[in-house]
Amino acid sequence: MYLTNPTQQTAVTTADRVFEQIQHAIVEGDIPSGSKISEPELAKRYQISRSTLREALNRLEKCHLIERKANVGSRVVDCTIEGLLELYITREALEGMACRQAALNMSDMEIADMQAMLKAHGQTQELKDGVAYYQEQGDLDFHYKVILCSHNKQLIDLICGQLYHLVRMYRCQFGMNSPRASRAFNEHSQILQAITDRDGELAEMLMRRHIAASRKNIEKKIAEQNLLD
Amino acid sequence: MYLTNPTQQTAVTTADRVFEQIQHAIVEGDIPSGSKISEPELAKRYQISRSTLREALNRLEKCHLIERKANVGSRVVDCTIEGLLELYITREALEGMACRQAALNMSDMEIADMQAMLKAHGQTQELKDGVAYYQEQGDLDFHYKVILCSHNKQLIDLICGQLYHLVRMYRCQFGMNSPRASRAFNEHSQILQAITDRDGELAEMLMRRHIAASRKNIEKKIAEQNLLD
DNA sequence: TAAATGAAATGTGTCGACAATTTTAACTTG
DNA sequence: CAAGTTAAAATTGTCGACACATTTCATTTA
Repeated sequence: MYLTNPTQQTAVTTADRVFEQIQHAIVEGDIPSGSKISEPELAKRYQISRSTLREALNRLEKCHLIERKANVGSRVVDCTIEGLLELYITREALEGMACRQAALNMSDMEIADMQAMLKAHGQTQELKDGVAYYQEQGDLDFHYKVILCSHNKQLIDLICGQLYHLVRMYRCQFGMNSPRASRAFNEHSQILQAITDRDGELAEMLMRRHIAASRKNIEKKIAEQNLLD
Repeated sequence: MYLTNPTQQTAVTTADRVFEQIQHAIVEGDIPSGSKISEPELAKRYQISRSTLREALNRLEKCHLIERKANVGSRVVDCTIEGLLELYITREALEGMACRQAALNMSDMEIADMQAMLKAHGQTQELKDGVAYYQEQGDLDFHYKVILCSHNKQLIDLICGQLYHLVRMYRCQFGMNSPRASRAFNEHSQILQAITDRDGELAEMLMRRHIAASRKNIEKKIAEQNLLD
């Protein structure tokens, strides 16, 4: 599988296709963070005209993967510590609210689906001690589902359509394999319980804590690493 | 003055200029909400080529003023009640967090500036009973300033660069002239006090209440209007 | 040698034309 | 007359070329 974002619609035009390819290359770091983008070069590499490439670049800019300056050109965004922390702050606000809305708006069937998913994740974790799996795909699956279940188009677009591209980029480039997997699973369970109880306030609070915990974990690692320098 | 968004950078290219013109036309309703956009027609009206127009359309899509479907075309976004409420929910989350960050990150000078601005607003209000002014420009000024003072690029871009175009559009098209002006001023004062005290938690809570109050005010009006039908 | 100037080279912005798709309209058929 | 089919018109997507701005680099000058 190539894409994990559930809001990503299937590519119909060539600009769509190239957008996905470049997006993947940026997220994975094949096109390095902070590097300048040469339109003629990329157009040649992907065998398309510059117009089509520029269409793709516009979409990359929309999900904050590149930045453009008039008459100067495009750069892949820098992956900085500050940027990462700002991203987590923003996620805390948006996903917290999405979680509250999910608690208020989810259908009973959607809740049942989610419980099933979490149960499956739990078994996977027990059986294979699937730490690596859970923190990658499982965590994303859970968060995506909560956001979609907020049934708020504005929130869904902002988070899934924009923020999460950056989230995945940072995960790849900073190689985040923290040992928070089992704790994250427990936190997910708590959140789902609050949603099941239709307790929007608690659901938001738990989701915010969940994300804040990740952020603090990162901050701690940074601090430790700074001691070694 | 034409533009109020402080993050909007001066137009250097023709696409920039046309973007601003169309943006203005959409926000003001000169190009009606929900209407289809004809590329050839608009290109002719603004005396530019379709490529340049499409560049402008891409930016309009970035701030959620139009929606595009592949091989079909662009439409101006619909102004619906649901959309408006979703927008306020999102604002509550984002601006609440921005306000918390502002309380934590603002410099003392920025706080002094803000106090001066609010004091000026208060006098204007007293002197001219400037209800109309305050709810339009003054309210926007205050919110913009808080957001910018969060010093969080992610938040600033999401709110000022995207959400607030929609906010202004809804304000224009739904003709929001609610009698919340003096209450809003008081709420702003409370928020600034919390910021001055560096109380991030309270600042966020007050900002969320402030925005939620606007939302509930709208919901009430809708309900009243529905009784007349 | 370092700073300033100017020209060449590279890169971005804009244009008009063609290709591919969708929409419209006319026409056939039941 | 309604529904389905087909052809024409209109619209969007893509392309290559040119105009303009920026960057690079060689040359001049203090």
